[in-house]
Formats: sequence, C-alpha cells, structure tokens
Amino acid sequence: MKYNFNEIEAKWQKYWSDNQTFKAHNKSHKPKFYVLDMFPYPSGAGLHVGHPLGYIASDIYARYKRHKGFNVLHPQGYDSFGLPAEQYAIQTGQHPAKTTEENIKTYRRQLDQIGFSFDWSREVRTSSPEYYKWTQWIFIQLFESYYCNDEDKAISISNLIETFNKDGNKNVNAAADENLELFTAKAWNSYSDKQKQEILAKYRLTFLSETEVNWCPQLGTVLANDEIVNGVSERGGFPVVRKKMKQWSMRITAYAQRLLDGLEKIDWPQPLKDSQTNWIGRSQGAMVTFEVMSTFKKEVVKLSYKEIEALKKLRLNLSKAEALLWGKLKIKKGASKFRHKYTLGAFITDFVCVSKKIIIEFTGKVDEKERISFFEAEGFNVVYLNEKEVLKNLDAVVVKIENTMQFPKKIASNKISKDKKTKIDSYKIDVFTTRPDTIFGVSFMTLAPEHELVAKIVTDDRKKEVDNYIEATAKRSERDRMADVKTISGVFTGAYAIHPFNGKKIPIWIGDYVLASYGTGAVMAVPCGDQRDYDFAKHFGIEIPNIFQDIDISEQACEDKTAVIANSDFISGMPAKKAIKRIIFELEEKGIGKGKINYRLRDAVFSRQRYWGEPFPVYYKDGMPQMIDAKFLPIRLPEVEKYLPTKDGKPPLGNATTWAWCTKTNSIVNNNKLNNATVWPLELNTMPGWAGSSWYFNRYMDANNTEAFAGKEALDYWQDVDLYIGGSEHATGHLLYSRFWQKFLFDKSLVPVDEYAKKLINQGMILGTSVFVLRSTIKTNQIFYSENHSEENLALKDPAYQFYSRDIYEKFGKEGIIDVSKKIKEGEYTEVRVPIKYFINGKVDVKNLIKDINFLEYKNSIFHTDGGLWVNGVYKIGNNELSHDFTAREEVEKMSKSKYNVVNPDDICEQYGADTLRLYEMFLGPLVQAKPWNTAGITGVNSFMKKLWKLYIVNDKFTVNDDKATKEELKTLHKTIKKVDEDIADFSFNTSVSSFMIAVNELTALKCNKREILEPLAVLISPYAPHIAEELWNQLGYNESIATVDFPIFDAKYLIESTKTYPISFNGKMRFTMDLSLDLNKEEIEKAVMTHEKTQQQLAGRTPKKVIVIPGKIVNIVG
RNA sequence: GCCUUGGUGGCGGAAUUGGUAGACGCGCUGGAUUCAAAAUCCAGUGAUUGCAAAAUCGUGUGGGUUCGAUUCCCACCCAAGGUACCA
Repeated sequence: MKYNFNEIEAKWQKYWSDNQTFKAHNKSHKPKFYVLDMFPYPSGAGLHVGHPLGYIASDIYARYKRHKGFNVLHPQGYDSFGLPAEQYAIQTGQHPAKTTEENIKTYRRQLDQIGFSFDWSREVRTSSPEYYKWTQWIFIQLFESYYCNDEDKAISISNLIETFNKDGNKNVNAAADENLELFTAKAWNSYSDKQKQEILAKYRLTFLSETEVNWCPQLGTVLANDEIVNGVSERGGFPVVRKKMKQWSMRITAYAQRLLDGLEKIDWPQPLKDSQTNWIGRSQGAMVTFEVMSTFKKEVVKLSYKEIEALKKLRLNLSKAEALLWGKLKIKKGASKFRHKYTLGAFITDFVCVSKKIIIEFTGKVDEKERISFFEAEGFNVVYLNEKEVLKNLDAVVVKIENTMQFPKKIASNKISKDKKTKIDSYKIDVFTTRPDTIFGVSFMTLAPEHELVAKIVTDDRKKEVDNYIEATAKRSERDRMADVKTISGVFTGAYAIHPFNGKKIPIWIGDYVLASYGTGAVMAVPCGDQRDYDFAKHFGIEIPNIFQDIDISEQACEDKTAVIANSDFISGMPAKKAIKRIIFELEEKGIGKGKINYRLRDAVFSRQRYWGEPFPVYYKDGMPQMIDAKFLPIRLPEVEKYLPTKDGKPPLGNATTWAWCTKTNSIVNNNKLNNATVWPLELNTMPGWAGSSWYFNRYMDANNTEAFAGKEALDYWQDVDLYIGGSEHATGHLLYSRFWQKFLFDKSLVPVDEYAKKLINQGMILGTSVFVLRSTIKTNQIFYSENHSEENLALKDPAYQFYSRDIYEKFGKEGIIDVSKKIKEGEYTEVRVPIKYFINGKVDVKNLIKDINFLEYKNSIFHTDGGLWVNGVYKIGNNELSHDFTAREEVEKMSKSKYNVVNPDDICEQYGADTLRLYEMFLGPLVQAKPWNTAGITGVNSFMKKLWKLYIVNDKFTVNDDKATKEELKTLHKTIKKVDEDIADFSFNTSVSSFMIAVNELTALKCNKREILEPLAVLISPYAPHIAEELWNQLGYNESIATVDFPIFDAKYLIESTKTYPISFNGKMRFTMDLSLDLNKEEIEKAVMTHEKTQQQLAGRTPKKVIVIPGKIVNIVG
C-alpha cells in the first residue's frame, strides 16, 4: 500500500459527492458558521493558481469549524455575466451562454479536483434566469423606493406620492437630485402623469440620468476606464471621446453616511476600510457663494464659433410647426420684421421682432425660467406657443401674435427689471470649504480650467492666455494634475469676485490644481492657511494676508487648526472651531452660504451597453421607463445575431428582433408589433457586473427558493457571513456596492442584518511572470532588415506590424528601433503582452503565438527574430540555430487572465496531488501577503506527505498499535495542537504547515506508531490535507468520514518543562547557553551563571556592572 | 504628492507582551544505499577571518530609547497596490 495520491483523492472526492458530506442544513441544533469565498468569473483560461489560494484558506477554516462542532455553510458559485465571454462571442460568434457553460464545467472539474468542501447543492450562477430573476426583482424594489432622510432609511415611493398629494414637497426631506423645484399639492395634482413621473425619478433610488461615457467610434463600443491607455483604446489604439448617454444610476449617495458608520461594526482589514472611507470622502465645512463683479461686459455674451455653427444648423432644421409659423412671419416687413433663431444674451430665441420687443417661443425648454426672467428684464413681451396649437390652427396663432403686437402687455416696472438684470448679468461662484473660518484670509479664487464660468467671465485681454492654458490642461490626466505638486501653474482671468463680508475685490484665477470633478470645481484660496494656495500666491506674487494670531507665515502656510483667528472682523480672537460656527451662522443669515457635509462619493452608473448581462425589467412608454410587474419575471436575455452595437450606435440588444413588451399579454413580442399603445420598446442596456454579486451571499442561504430571493426562515437562521475571503481589489467596487444593497434590503425588512459580512480577510494575490514583446505602433509595407540580416528590402502587399526580438532591441535599439529598421523611429514601437504559455526556455514560440485566437490580428505580422524573420507566418531568412529565437522582456505582476500570465493548477494536482497543492499554497507565505508563484519548494511539501503516510503505513503495511504514548510523543502532539489552534485563529496557515512538518519529523525520529498519537494527528491535519486524512482515518478502522470528528483538545500539562535552556548574554550578545531548573529564583540563577567557567572566561577578570536575570527567559551580564 | 502594505541568507519565509535572528522547506555541498539512476536516509550550509577554539559583522539606510531592538520612536530610501482627501 503506497501513498498513491491520485487514487486516494479520486476515491474520497467521489465519497464526499456520493454522501453529500458537506451539505449544510437550514435547520440544526449546532451553531451556524458561514464561510464565503468571492465567487469566480469563469474565464476561458480556467482556474489559475491564484484562485485556490483564498479558497484553500477558507476551506481549511470551514473544515476546522466542522471539527469544532459547527453547522457550516460553505457554498460556491459563478459570477458568470461579464465582458470576456462577450468579447469571445464577438470574435468567434459563439453564444456567450455556451462558452460560459463550458468554462463553468472546467472550473467545476478543477475545483473538485482540489477537494474543496463546498455544498454544491446551493451553487448560484448570476447568468441563470432563476438567479437574475431576483436581481431584476431587487432592481424593481429600488425603483419603487426613495430615501427618507428623516427616518434615515429607504421607504416606498407610494408614501412619497401620498405626501405630494396632501402637501406637495415642501416638507419632504429626502435624498434627491440637486435641481429640485418646490411644488404644492395643488400643483402636483394638476401635473400630467408624465410630469409626475419625471419628478418622482428625482427621488427614486434608481433613476435614469445623463452620464458621460468613454465612447470609441471605431470600435463602436463604450470602453471601461482600464480599456483606455494614453487616451486611446487599448485594443486597436483608436481615439476615445467623452459622450453623454442616458443611463440607469443608483442613488448610493443616499447611503453615504450609513456606509461610513457601518464600517465601525465590521471586522474588515483596516486598509480596506480606509479605502472605502476615502472613496466616500466625507468632509464637513460650508458652502459659500461669491459674486463676480460685473464692472465690464454690459454687452450680451458673445457666442462662440462653435455655438454659431450650431445655430446655422438649427436654422436649417426647423420643426414642422416652426417652419409653418416662419412661413407666415417672414413675410412681415419694416417695424414688424421678425427674425428666427436670433440670439439675445446667451439665449437663442425662436422668433423675435426686435423693434416691437416681441418674442415668440415654443414651450417646453429646459431653461424656460431663466429665459423668461432675462427676456422680461430686457423689456420683451413673450408669446408662448406649443407645437400642437400651431399645427392645428396656424391662423389663430398668427392672430394671437398680431394682437400682442398691437396691445403690448405692460411689462414689470423698471426697478424690478433692473434688479433682475443685475442678477442675470452677475455670475456666482459657489465654493465648498472645510475652513470657512479663514474666509477673511481669502486673497484670490481659483477655478478649475474646465469650470463652465471661465469662458463667461474672462476678459478680452486675458482670453488668449486663458484659452491656451485650458488647452494645455486638457491634455493632462487628473492623476497627473493631483500628483504634481511641484509645478505651479495658473492664469488670471481678468475677472474679480466680491468678498461676501468685507466687499474686497478678489482676483479670479484658473489653475489646474483645482479639479472640476471635486466639489464645485472652485476654491476660495487662503494662502496663509493652505500650503498649496500659499505656493500659488508666492509664485504669482499675490498678496498673503495673515489671519492668524502670533503666527509667522513668512515661510509657509499655517494649517494648524488650533491657531487663533485674527484680522477677521467679527471672528477675530476666536479659535477655529468657534469661528467656523459663527461664520456659518453669518453666512446663513445673509443667505449666501450654509454649513454642509460634502461627500466625494457619486451615484453609481448602473447600465452597460453590452449584451452579456442582466436585462432590465423595463419598457418605455412615451419615453418614460416603466417597471414590468414582478410576477412576469425573469425577463430573459433575447437572442441576437451580432453581439456588437447596432449601426446607429445602440447597445447590442438593439439587434434583437423580439424585444418589445406587450402590456396586454404581458410578454416579450416581436418588434414589428410595436404600436405605441399596447406594445412598447424594452430597455436596451444591461446591468453591470456588480449587479449579480451585490446580493449573492443571501441567495446561498436558500439557493433553490422559487418564491423569494431567499426564505425568511433561512435568512433568519444564517443571518450573515461569518468569514468572507477575497481580494482587496474589490474594495471600492463589489464590497461597497454590496453593502449598499444589503442596507437597502435591510430597510425594506427583506434581510435581518444591515451588514452582511462580520469578518473579511483579503488574501494576497499571487504574482505571475508577464512576457512583453516589442511591436511597431504602425503598420508598414516595407520590411527593413537590421545589419546582421540581408540588405534587401521586401515590399508587402498589405501593411503589417513589425515585432522585434528583445535581443535585437538590446543590440540595436538603445537609441530607438531606428537602427534596426532605419524607418521605424524611436517612440514608434510599443510593448504587447503575450501568453506565458508561448514563452518557453526564455524564448517566444512565434509559430504558435500567431495561431492564438487573441493574436489573430497579428497573423500577418513581421517578426524580427535573432537570426532572421517571419513574414506571413512563414520563416523567410536565416537558417542557423539563432534564427528562430525571439526573446522578450519579463515582468512580475498580478496573475490575471488579461495579463496572459496565468499558471494552471491541473499539472500540479496530476504530479503531486491535491493535498500537496493545498499545503504548498499555504506554505508559500502569509495568506494576506502578495507572493510570486514559484513551484521550487513543492517537492519538500510532497515528501512531507510521504513521511506522514509512513508513520501509519510501513513497508506497505498498516502498523499502528495501541501502546501507551510516551511523554515526548504527547508533547509533540500537544505542541502541534496548540500551534494549529492559534494559527487558524490568526489565519496563519503557513506556520501550521511548518509545525506539521516538525511534528512528523519528531514522531518519525521517535519511531512513533501509536494510535493515541496518530489518531488525533490525522484529525489535526484533515482541514489542510483532507484526502490523506480520510484515507488514514479509514485505515485506522473507521467507516464514517473524518469531516465531523471532534478536533483534538489541547492539554497544557504535556508541555510543562522542568528545565530551561537559558541564553547567557554579555552586553546583550548571546555567548553560550546553560540548562537550569525552572524552580530556581533570580538569585540562584545569578549564582549558577556567575560561577560557570564560561562566564569567567567571558569576563576575563572584569567585574560586571549589572546582571539582569529574567527567570524563564534570559540572563544578561553587563560590564 | 497622498494612503496602504512590505523590505530578514542564494530563494519562499520563521521569530510570544522588546529577550538565543534565520524555525520549516527549497537550493547547494559532502556522505550512505545502488551496477547505475530515481527515490530514500545522514551530515553541513548567513558573511568574513581562522587548522581549531573562537572573533567580528549582520533583519532597506541613518539616528534614538533600552541591560538588550527584526520588534518601540524619529528621519529617510526602495518596491508593490490604490488614488480619495487637502476645495
């Protein structure tokens, strides 16, 4: 009987599966314990060695807890919607469902082969309709809810409607859009259904909003941030533009404070909590409004070139009603002459008769209010029309206009008009500051260069400089602008703001250290209190008033909050805290500001323009989104012919022919039935990757429930996750969004707890070796040889990329590839990752690389190898040994499919067995630390397994006997029990493996083959190496699985020592050791040490100044 | 820039509340076994000097606290991950 791991592992894996050993029960007298892994995305590359790292750790924990008497829930599933499957579908035309199914099969085989104790009866797949039915259901719940700030929780939108019916919205305190308008109950009840829906959307927890996306016209898709490198698409290098798109958003901002507060009660790693805290970005301060001085520019704002161009187009593109009306109005001459699309101020009017001061406008413009006040302030009479009435009775409309011209309505008195005028003419700058107490120290303001006001306030003489600066800024990334604190740059706009308290003129600058995306994109600069403002002021010679008492600011700003405020009118002499309160009070009194808590967190975009994701349960009636009744869920993903966006840029679902909602039959019907009455278009976006993963941990509790996302009884029993293991890269994605959803579900009383994971551990990632090859950035028709090749040139039919062996680059390319090709200049080449599997013995296997599915675009490329080159996949020149060699650069980085550097665990299982793989991955180092993958040490772990086996089975015979264990044997055992208990509690699995090795080494040396020792040892090791443990347990004579056998109990009595080997140090340096009884007291120890000959030898006649004796620890002789 | 984590032999990594630095494993060297190899077993293995006994140096760098520092404090350097704050 040899240690045949393949046989043993297969045997026990089958046993576990046949006997459902790890099935968790929703009813049990045992205490519950829920161990969860972040479920994997089933990519085509299969499981890599980085995945199991966390899974092995959690599996050890789960198995350990079973031994400790817990009812353990340890499930697994697949986050199976995602981009790679879709990308593959685009490339190969295969349905993502099909490839996903295949990939899952591979994953399952690989997971099974490592021997995880998952309860597979609870498997979930986010892409299965039975699962996403409930994702859609939760989405509907979010749509039907709003966040009430008074109750501090989400409640049903129907409550809100009731309030509107009774009181309008004046008393509503809810998380909502910024641009809310007040309305009365009367007004509410007079609104059309559409208007009501528009207002409610501003409150709902999920809503449609215009959001900017990265649009790549050439690829015809929206790109994720990490698909963009240096402003162009990673694939293909095409330009990317910012484009506005209507998308679903989640009002996560409503939960900002609770997400922050919740962090205090969960045991998650501090760095992870920090990044969530920073992501939410709470800062307390005040909003202050500064008025811009309007001493110049009485003239109306000029339109930019772009706007004029747009105007020309507008004039050509009249609506039917407009065209009809223009036909009537343009014939009027003289004082009654009308112009159309004429600009007044910053507004474009529909029609205007300047001499008679009449404006004719179609209703329904977004900025209608501002238009009215401006037009009226300018003394115009405005006639409002709607399209329908023009189309219906043109003549009546013309009569109406003529009447107005004859009997002009008296417009508001001059005085009010003037007031309004100043209001319109003067711009305002809102700033958020955490130090409103320093407001008297403001000596300039800085706007972000992209701030919308910049173009409006800049003076003519500064315009050119400002424009140049804006252009230069646009090229810099936000990261770059933030990180670079050394370069101080900015431009004065020529405009001034007015200090709200002392009326001083404050110059307005723009500077790229201010980001448009943060706060209001404007800063009130206080150079004496902020180092960056200080540096800016110094650099440009701006005044630096000192508002701190007895503080020298000649060298640097004072950012100390304890400084007392001075030279600040009514707050002089106050400490910061008091001054802040007073200023906020004054700001509120004057109506120019208020105390505010600002969050950096923004509402989360919840749409993707992709195929392979959850469809929304939404159809559009007259352009307004409608939820499909929950009883008709799931709304299944439709079939499409192509997974690319449609020609007119709609998401891939736009290709579906059966994708309309019939409200009569409540079913999905063919698009040709669309009738704008009973059949309406369905939503074309799909949900993002984080939708399905935001609640899956609840589904596992009751995975097969068809009546609810999970039954109440199951939810109440399992409550929450006791241990969650996963990577820290999900800190601000999955881990924040899922907390948000959980809190929402909690508010709706759908789950019993508002934090779903008590404890979380981040496993460190496994690093892999990536291989980079050099490629020209452009395709050329000519192939040029480097000097060691022939001199001839070849002309290609089609232009192709050129790849260069690293050695060629090293030899010739130090000053750029120019020396190699004589045409490809420096900077015109780039690095491309290639899969590690084509990197053999330090060389790239070009022949097979170009056949790879991901490299099809390089099929016809030219590869400059060390001794020749490949053209069109054929080897052209050179026939020596070197000629096929293609070298590349290696780099250690995160192991990931997208980096093509994954290593598959299958080979290791095959060669050494799953138990060895499990132990080895743990033995690599601390769980939480990142470490490079290297199989060098695996033989050591494998030989440990063999040694363990040999303790029980010698010469193929089971040799365990019932003799009494010796003191030493018991000591080894209990030492190990203690260590393993402690290590598991600390998640220090690597040291456990070491202590197993030590134990086995010691027991081997003692020739121990006693049941009293070897039985507990098998249990001890079973969480780590379950297959061998089961087999040994079976050999020991048990027919039941070892999985729930009680864990050995540590007994300290076996570790009691009578002597201690004392290290004897001289001036802190250990010189020799002495065995002494632990019964000795300080004096006795000192005496024994001092009389020892080695001590005398060390002292060489000197008398020690001091002797430090710590009984049981150390002796140190000083002198 | 800032935040987080980390920096210990040739390599992965150990080291209780400050108390014998380098456990355990790999690799390497030598030996046993073998016709030979694999496998297995035994011994050695931080560096320098030395026949040895032993000595000196050594946990990223420089300081400090202490009888004693990988561990605590200060300053700095490097690497990886993240990128929000300072408005």
